[in-house]
Amino acid sequence: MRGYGQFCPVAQALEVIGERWTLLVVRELLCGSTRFGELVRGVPLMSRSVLADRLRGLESAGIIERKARSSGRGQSYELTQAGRELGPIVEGCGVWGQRWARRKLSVEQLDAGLLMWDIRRSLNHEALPKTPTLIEFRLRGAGRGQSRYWLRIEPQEIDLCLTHPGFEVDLTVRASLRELTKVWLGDIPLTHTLRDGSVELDGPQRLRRAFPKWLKLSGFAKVERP
Amino acid sequence: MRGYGQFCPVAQALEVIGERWTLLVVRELLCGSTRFGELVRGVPLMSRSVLADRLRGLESAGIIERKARSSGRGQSYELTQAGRELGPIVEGCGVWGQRWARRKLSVEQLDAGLLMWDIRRSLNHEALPKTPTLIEFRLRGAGRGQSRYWLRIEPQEIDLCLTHPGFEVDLTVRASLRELTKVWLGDIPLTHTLRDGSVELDGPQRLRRAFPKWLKLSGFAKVERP
DNA sequence: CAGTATCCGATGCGATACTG
DNA sequence: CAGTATCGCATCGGATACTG
Repeated sequence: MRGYGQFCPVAQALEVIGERWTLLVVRELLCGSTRFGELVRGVPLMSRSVLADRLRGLESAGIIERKARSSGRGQSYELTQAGRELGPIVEGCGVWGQRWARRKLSVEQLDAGLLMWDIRRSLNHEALPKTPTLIEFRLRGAGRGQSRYWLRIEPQEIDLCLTHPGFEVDLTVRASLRELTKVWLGDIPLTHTLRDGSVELDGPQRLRRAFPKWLKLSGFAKVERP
Repeated sequence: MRGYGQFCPVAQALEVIGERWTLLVVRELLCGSTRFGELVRGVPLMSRSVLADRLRGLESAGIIERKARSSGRGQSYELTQAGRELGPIVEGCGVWGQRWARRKLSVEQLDAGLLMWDIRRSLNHEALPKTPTLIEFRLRGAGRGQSRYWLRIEPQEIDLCLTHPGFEVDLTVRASLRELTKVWLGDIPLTHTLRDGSVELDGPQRLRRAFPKWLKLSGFAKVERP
């Protein structure tokens, strides 16, 4: 039996959004992802077939619409009004999770690619350097092939690169993946890690000074802990 | 693989509360149920073994505490602070469900026992008669053995009876299960159904007049529809 | 790249029976 | 009443391969 067989609106909502993975897909869409590949990247452990299945479910529930993309192949997935109104629920889950579900940050939870993607997504554009700048991240304790990332900052574009783009690095950020994740989540203040050296910056003072300005943390970093 | 393997607080919350049935159990607890049997009644299609399993999960997640009950056997399940803070999420699901997930009210969703239990639970105590009163509900279209209920109203106690308590009925409420459910959910105004006769009251004018006062509807009945 | 189709193993969960 | 133990099937979902 699929559903809950209840007329209660809570049960009816959960029949639609309560399935495994579904709300994480919605979270990705709320964060701005629109393409299949972006969703795969944002929810790495979900298989593509399950993602396709969930997208069908979300569409038939009226939460997303597929639209043909003007450029390139494939579709664009966009939240409908019903989908956007799931925002407060996702937000509520995040706040609750930050307060009550963060007992341990296990090794399996750490994911350099995800962290860098989050960082890239939420950069404070106003504070970024106005001239082309290359920033390298070196992460200790990340899996093989996951320890180096480059943020290529151009006036109108920001790229996260997995291979060295070729030109000169202006600022290097060194940290353990675990520490940087904790900073991102608001568990440790960035200023603290800069002072004790667990996050090191290497480059001209101008960029070192600006770094804390353009690195925005997780939207839940400031949630008050119990 | 059990979890989502992500450090994102949303994912971490969903690892705990995202499992099938779990949030419905929390909803019941938020509504005031504390005993195993009450939970079984509130979530009828969930098997007892799964309920026991979910209760273990909720306990180890710090969302509920089991306490020995002073009177009688068995335990009492009570929400912790973490559990009570799930209120906004459950509420959010209900609101969203009321707005977007109520396409059809299928026959399987109708459940006279659940509806009567909800009605009993949310009666407006102030407006109830101060003298002992017996109210009979006769529901058309309910399954066998589900078509008659009695609310026994005493100054300090309200009982929902499945068999006639033996003494005289003061007010009879006749309606189809579907109509009464729609009224409960806010889909039709009660006044409307009283006027067109789809909900009939039989008894002294005093009680007929008071009926709409003490019948409180679902907490989501007044949610604005899109 | 953006998915779809198929397969098969794990497990979730409902049914039933049992206990104090 | 308040659960627990066991079993067996359905389905979920991950892996792999395939298509336009």
